[in-house]
Amino acid sequence: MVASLVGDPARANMLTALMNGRALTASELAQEAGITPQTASSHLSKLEAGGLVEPEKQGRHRYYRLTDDDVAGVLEGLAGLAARTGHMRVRTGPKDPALRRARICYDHLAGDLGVQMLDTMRERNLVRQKKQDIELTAEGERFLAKHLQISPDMLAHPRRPVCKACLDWSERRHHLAGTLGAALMQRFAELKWASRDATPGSRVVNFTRAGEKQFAALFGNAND
Amino acid sequence: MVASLVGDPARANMLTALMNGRALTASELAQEAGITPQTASSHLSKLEAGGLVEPEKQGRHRYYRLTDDDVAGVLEGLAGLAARTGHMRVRTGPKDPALRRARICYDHLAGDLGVQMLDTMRERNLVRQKKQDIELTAEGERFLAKHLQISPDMLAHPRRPVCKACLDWSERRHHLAGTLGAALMQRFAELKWASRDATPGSRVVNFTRAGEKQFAALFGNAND
DNA sequence: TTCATGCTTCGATGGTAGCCGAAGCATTGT
DNA sequence: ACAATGCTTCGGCTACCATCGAAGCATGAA
Repeated sequence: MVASLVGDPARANMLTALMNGRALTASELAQEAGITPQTASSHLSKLEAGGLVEPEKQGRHRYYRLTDDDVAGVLEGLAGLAARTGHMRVRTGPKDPALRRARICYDHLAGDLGVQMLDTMRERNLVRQKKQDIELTAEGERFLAKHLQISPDMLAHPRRPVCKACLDWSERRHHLAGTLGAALMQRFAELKWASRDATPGSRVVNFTRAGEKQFAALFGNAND
Repeated sequence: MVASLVGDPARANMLTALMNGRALTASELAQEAGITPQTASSHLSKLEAGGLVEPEKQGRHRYYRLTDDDVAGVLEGLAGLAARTGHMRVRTGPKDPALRRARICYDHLAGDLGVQMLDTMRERNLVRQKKQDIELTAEGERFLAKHLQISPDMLAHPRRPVCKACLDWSERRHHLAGTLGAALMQRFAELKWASRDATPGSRVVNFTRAGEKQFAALFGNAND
C-alpha cells in the first residue's frame, strides 16, 4: 500500500526532501532522513517498487526524484491534512555556499552557471536535448568555432559521447557533460576566465571579473 | 503523520468503508476491518486524533464519518497511485474467506459476487454507470422482469435511489446498492439461492449449490 | 433496580519492519 | 594495477504497534 510507504518517518523525510522537484542522491537522502546509507537503500528500493520515486544513474551516484506530479500532488494533499492538525514537518532549505555558483563536476562546469549555460544553448538551438541525450546542432558547431575556437574533431573520442546531460548536484537540473563539456571547461581555464580553487579537495571554480562578463555575453540569460 | 494512519491495513479498510459518505458505527467499522471492537476503538481514536474521521454520538452508538471532502480526496488520490502501479492493497484484514465471497452490505449483496454482478450488468448494458451514479437501462428492466420477476414499480422509493454504486470493502470496486440492490438480494433469498448466515451478527451470505449455479447463469463472467 | 448492549481502557503477547555492522559490487580516480 | 567512493545485500537485533482477553464505563431497556 502506498500510504504505508509514506507513513514511515524516514521515508517521509526523503519524500519531503524531494518535493522541490530536484533529484537527490541516495546518500543525501540518507542524511536527510538521519539514517545510514544501507537503511536508506532499503527504503529507496521500496519507494521505487511502489512507483513513488524514480532513479537516475549518474556515475557512481544514484539520483532519485519523485516519479511525476501526481505523486507530488498526493504528497501535498497529505501534507495539507497534516497541517490542519498542526503536525507540520519543517523543510530545511539547501544550505550551500558559493559552491552552488560554479564548480567542477568530474571535468566540466557545474552549478548555477553550468545549468545556465546548457539552458541557453538549448534555447538558441546550439544543442537539442532529448532526455539524457544531447546532440550538437550545425548551428552549435558554428557557434563554438567562432567564439571559442572549438572544432568538432577536437571532441571526437572512441567511447565518450560528445554531449551528455549530467544531473547537477546543487541545481538538480541538467548541465552539459561529455567531451564538449570538458572542452568548454578547459577553454575557460585557458582563456583565464575561470580556474579551480586552490584549496585541495575543493571543487569550487572561481571566475574572474572579466571571465564572468565574457561568459555572460555568450551564455547569460535575460534575467541576469 | 497522516500517512501512517492510512497505512495500517485495518484503518485503511475502515476509511475505505467510509468512502461512500455514510457514517458507520464503531462496531460496524470493526466488522468491516475484520477486527475486534477493542482494536477498532484504538484505531478510531487515532484516526480521530489525526483529524481523518469525526465521531457523532447517538444513543449508545458512536457513528464515525470522514471529516470532510478533503480527506476523501486525499484517500482517492492514494488509491489512484496504488492502482496505477498495479500494486493493490494486500488483504490482511479479515480472515474469513466466505465474508469476501458474499456478504450483506446494509441490505444488498457485497463481496466478490456482488462486484461480479455489477460488472456483468455493466458489460451487458443492463445498467449504465457514471462514477457513483448508476442508471437502469430499458434492456435492464426487461432482463429483471424476465429472469427475476422484478418490475420497476417495485423499486420506486421516495428518497432512496434505485441504483447506487457502493464501494466494496474487500474488492475495492463497486457493487450495486439502492432499492434494486436490496430487491435483488431479497429475491435471491426468496428463490432460496442464498441466505444470510445463521450465526447472529454475521454478515456472511451462503449460496446454495443450485443458487450459485443460477446466479452464475445470470451474472457469471467469462473467466469463472 | 437489574440486565443488556456498545464502546473504551488496561495488560500482555507476538509479528513485523526499521535499523545498523559487515561484506560485496560497481564505478571512478591515481 | 590499486585504492577510494557510492551504493547494495545479508544477517541479526530491537522496538514498535496491532491484536485480543478481560475488565471498566456508559447508555438504554425491562
